[in-house]
Amino acid sequence: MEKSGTLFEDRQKKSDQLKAMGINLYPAGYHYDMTATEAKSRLADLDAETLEKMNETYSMAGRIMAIRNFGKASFIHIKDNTGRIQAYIQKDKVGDDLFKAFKLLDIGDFVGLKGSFFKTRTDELTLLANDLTLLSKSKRSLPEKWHGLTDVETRYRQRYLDLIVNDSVKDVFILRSKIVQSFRDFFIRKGFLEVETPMMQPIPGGATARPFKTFHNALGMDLYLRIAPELYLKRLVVGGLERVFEINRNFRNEGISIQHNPEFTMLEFYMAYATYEDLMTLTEELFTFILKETIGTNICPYQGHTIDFTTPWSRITLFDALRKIAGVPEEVIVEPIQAVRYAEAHDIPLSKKDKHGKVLAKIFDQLVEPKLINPTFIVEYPTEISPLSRRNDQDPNITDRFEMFIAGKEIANAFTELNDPEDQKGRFLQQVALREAGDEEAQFMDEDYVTALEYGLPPTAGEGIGIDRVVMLLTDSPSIRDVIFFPHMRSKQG
RNA sequence: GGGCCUGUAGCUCAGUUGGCAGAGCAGUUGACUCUUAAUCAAUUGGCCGAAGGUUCGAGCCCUUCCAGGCCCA
Repeated sequence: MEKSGTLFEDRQKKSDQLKAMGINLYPAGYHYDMTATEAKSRLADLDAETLEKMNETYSMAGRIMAIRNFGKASFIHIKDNTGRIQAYIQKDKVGDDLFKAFKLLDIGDFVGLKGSFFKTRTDELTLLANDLTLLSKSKRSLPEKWHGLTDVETRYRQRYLDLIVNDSVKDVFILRSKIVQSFRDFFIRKGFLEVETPMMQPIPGGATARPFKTFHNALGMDLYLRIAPELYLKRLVVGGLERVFEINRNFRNEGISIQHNPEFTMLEFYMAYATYEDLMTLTEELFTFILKETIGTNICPYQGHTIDFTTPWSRITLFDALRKIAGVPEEVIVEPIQAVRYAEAHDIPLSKKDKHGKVLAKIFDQLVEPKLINPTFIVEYPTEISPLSRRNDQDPNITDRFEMFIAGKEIANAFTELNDPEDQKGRFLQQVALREAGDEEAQFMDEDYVTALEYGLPPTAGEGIGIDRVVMLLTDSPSIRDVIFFPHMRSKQG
C-alpha cells in the first residue's frame, strides 16, 4: 500500500512524461454522446458494410480495463456505467503525437474517445478512434484481470475495487436500489406518507437491543442512536397521520455476524384502524408486488433452497409451531420448569432471569426458526416478550403479534399496537425491572410516549421489515455484508 | 467472549523434513496494424501480518498480539 512501490513509481514517471507533453492529467469534465450498452443495442446487429457506410462519429467515456498492443496499433476495452466496449487505436488514425501519449496510458485510466464504429473479424463492435483524451490518470494498478479480487477483507475495505473488477457486485446493489424503490412505491400507492423521525434519541425505544451512546455538547445531554423508530412513528399516528412509513437506518450495539451489521436498514409502517391480521394479508400483497417489480417471479432460489412466495403463506401460532415443527412436548409449553429443563437438554443457553415466555422463544429460535424456509407467519407471542403489543382478547398472556420468517431468517415483526396507556406504563415498568436486574437489552420507561398514548392512539397495527435481509434473499447473498456497500470492520493499524 | 481456518510480490496462489523466496497475471524493455486471458523474447518487483522465542539456520516450530472468514455464544 506504500507509494514507494515500483508500480506506483512507474505510473508516476508516465504521469510526468504526459505532463511534459502538455497533457492535463485531470481535466474538467467531458461530453459524450454514446454509452457501451447503447452502442451495442443500436449498432451490434448491423453488418460490417452497413456500419461502415453509416460512418457516424460518436464520443464515449470510460475506464480502460484492458490493453492489447500491436506496435503501431492497439485494442483496448473501456468500461462505463453501462458496460464494456472495445476500441481500436491506430497510429495512422490518431497521429504520432497522440499515439505516443496513448502508449503512456495504463489500465485504470479514464479516457474519452471519439470515432466511428466498425466490426472486427471476430464480429465485435469496436470504436475506431480518431481522437483520444486522457480524463483521469490512475496511479495504482487494478486487481488482476482473470482472477479478479477475491480477498473478502479488501473487497469490503476498498469496495470501489470490488465494484471495478467484479461486475456482479454492482448488479446486487442495483437490485437493492430497485427493491427499496418498490417498497416505497407500494406504500405510496396505498396512501402512506413517508416520514423521517429522530436518529438521535434521548430514550432509545421500540426494540429490545443495546444502543450506541453519544453526547450532545450544546444541550449537555446523552443521546442514543436509535434502535428503532417505532415510538416516534406511533406519536405521528396519535397526531393524526393515519398511515406512515419510514425506511431508514437503525443502530444496534451488538456483535457482527453473517446476518448482523451494527447499522442496518429497516422499513417500519403504521396503519390506523388495522389489526395484525390485516397486516399479514398486506405483507403477502407487499411481497408479491416487490417480487413482480424486481426479480419478476414468485419463486426465488436462495443458498440451495427454492423459496416459493405464492400466497397465502402458512400461519401458525408460536406454541403450535413448537409442538408441530419442533415436536416440543406439551408440558414444556405449559410448565416453566419443564421448559427450562427442555432447553438445557437441547444445549440452548438461557439466562437465569429468563421467564417462561423468553425460554420458549429461545427454544423456538433454535429448533423451529431454521426450518421455516417458505414464508411463514408465526402468530401469538407471549406478552412478556412483547412490551409494545396489544394483548389478545381471549388470552392476556399472549399478544396480537406475528413474526414472518423466510429461509430460516426473521424478516418481519408486526403487531396490533398497544394503545392502552395504563397497560403500556405497566409493561414499561416490567422492562425497567428487568433492566435493573441486569438485562441490558430491556427497554426504558418513556413517559413522554405514555403521555402521547394518553391523548389517544387509534387502534393501529404496525410492522417492521429488515430491508437488508430481503435484499439478501432476492440477490441470493449469503452474508449481509454482500448487500451493504461498506460493512463495519475494525480499523486497520499501521 | 469460545472453537476452527486464513494472512507470502499490485492481484491470484505455490512453497517439500527447518537449509538460497517461487509461478501466473499486472509492470518494464524489445518485436508485432483484427486482438480479446493476444502472442513471442528478455526482465524488475518481497517488512513472508507484527513482536518475541527455540535453533548453527525459521515463510515453515513455539508464545503473544493485529486483521479477516466460518461456526458457536
